Amino acid sequence: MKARARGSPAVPPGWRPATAEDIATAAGVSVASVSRVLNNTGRVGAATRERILKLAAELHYAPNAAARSLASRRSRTIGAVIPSLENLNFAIGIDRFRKVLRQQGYTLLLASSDYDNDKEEAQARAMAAHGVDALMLIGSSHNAKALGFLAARRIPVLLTWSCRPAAAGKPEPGALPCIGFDNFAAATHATRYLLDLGHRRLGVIAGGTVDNDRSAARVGAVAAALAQRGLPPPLIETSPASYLVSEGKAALHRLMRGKGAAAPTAVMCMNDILAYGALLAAAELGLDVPRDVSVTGFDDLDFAASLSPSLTTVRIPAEAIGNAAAAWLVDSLEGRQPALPPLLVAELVIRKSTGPPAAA
Amino acid sequence: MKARARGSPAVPPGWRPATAEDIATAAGVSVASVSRVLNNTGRVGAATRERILKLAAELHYAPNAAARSLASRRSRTIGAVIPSLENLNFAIGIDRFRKVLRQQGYTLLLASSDYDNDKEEAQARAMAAHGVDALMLIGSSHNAKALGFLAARRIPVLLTWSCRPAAAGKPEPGALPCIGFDNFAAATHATRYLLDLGHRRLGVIAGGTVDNDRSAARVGAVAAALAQRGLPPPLIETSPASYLVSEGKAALHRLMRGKGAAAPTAVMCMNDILAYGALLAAAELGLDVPRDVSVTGFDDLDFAASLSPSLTTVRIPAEAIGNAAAAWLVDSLEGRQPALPPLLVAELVIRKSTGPPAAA
DNA sequence: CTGAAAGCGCTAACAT
DNA sequence: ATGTTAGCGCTTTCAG
Repeated sequence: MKARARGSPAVPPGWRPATAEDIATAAGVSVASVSRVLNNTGRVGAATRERILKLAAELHYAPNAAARSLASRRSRTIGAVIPSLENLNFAIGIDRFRKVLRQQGYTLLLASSDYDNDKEEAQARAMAAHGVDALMLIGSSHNAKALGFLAARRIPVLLTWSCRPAAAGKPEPGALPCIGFDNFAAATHATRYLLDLGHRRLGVIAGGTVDNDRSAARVGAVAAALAQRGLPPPLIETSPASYLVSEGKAALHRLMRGKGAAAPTAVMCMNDILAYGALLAAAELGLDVPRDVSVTGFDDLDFAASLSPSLTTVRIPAEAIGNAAAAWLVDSLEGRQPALPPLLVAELVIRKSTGPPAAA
Repeated sequence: MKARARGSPAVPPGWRPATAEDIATAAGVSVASVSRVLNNTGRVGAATRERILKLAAELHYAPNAAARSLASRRSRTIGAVIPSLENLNFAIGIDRFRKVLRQQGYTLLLASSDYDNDKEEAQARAMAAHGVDALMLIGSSHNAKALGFLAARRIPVLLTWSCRPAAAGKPEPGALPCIGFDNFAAATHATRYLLDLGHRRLGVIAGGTVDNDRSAARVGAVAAALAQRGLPPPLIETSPASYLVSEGKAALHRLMRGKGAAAPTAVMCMNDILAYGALLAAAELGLDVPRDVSVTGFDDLDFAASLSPSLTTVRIPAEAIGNAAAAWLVDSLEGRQPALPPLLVAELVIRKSTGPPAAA
């Protein structure tokens, strides 16, 4: 069916969208009744209800969102500002978020911050001006000004993705609600797995950690796990551009270059893209994975299982987060006072890119 | 800086966003003047203008979007419905689109259709109800009902991504404006390149082509180019789930299995993810790329250059499309009657995954 | 150049 | 159970 600008016979030329008043007039009732029926609020006789519903359908009635917002002081619109759409994991989570929202009659306003808290604040203000009923933010590190502003405007905020254990389930008073998983715990788990395999010298490849508490928590967890066992701190390579395989590649080269026996026997990458780059670099260096060096990722993107060797990585519950966040926010806005779900789990998926160090 | 729900001293507890009337009162003028100043419409004395602007800043005034829309019958909101956010190329294009829009004071309403024109129609209607001033759609194949509806509601529609040559630059009367590139031409170019290398038996791995004119055009172009030189038609493998490397992998296996000397010497994949899968499958089959089989992709995603062998692919101007589409739409809504840019170019990027067939 | 006034289409008391 | 009546905050004639 080809595109065409005109020609549908369904609608006369000088057409104006039907209003609630049109329906009221046609049905011989008041706009109040129309509003009641269409919003399922207040009692209305079964007969008139039928009539109104029928007319609404016939006239292709769709409520004017602006008028509705203005009168009700609710926009049925929810904002989300995420670091970047180019991170597939966020894209997947947001897609679920939007779908659940729409099923409940809400619309998503989306913005991205490029991993910059100041931009995030600007976006949050723009969303406030657009009258969002609530806002979803990624992570737990945000500008105090932004949060203060949102609180003052009484705009509910839900943090997602990364939670400290205490913030999920039942947040301590004064803290913002959060739905997500514990990045620190997940990275700790992965680190211990490597340590239990016999590794002693670990390398870390991370994206920026500045306005990124997820990444910061993960890197911190590795260091902490190592320290706890009295091992030397990890060799850390960070690069601001976190989602380029070329960055992962370059970082592994830096990590191994001229280190000789001091080179790490395992390298933990803070996302799968970087891990992929690392795998590529290992091949270039003639290093066998996992014999010469083990590599882990984070995210479990589609391709992780297909790499060779297949990638050991931490699976992030992006869809679950999107679903739960949308559901909770809507329930919350509708006054149902939903309980915050417990911390979600990020599961370590063990595949072929990790093994005991050759020397062990 | 840690999250906290309260505590910013900047805003008193029982605070209500400032309205135009607040400013008017404070400045000792009427709301009409305030509106005029804030919208740069109608003449206002320099002195009062100053005063109003100053007050607006002090009171952190932000116009109420709903009221503005209701009164002006323009929402300064633009909708976009794309097939899927999980396609990185769309994510990149949309991100640019949104950024340009925001710079111009417009807000993006985003939805996805899962490559299903009926869902697209539903989303378009939802956007209409939300009062979008214009709508951006991907590709040139859409439900007539949806298009008719949009035309009846006088909602300007801009097609993007894929254009037939005639639709860009200056569309023929009655056709919708389009900003994008010519998929048919791009695929034709890639096919001829392979043919010139000496290939005679081509394979094609494509995602779904049902509500996807981009994919359909590409596949059609391959067949046409082959026919034009009197060669046998391509072996085509399509799979509905187009963005999984596992699909690409399976498809290449099907393409080569038991074909012997009749197996294609070159396989064209309609996106880089599928191409990546194909490369993986080739390795599994012990096939050398490009000696035993050449592989091409489409998109030129970040990783394409890093694969081994690096991938020959068609670079899609996603960012340029996003930029141009937003700019044109805004100019158009503001009555500036912008000219439609000429067809954009999708460039063939030749790398190492293609070469002459072994037999040649 | 500026103010007054009339809505935009809908919701939400308050009546009946 | 249904109608009446006010606005929501802003833009926009139309006067002055």
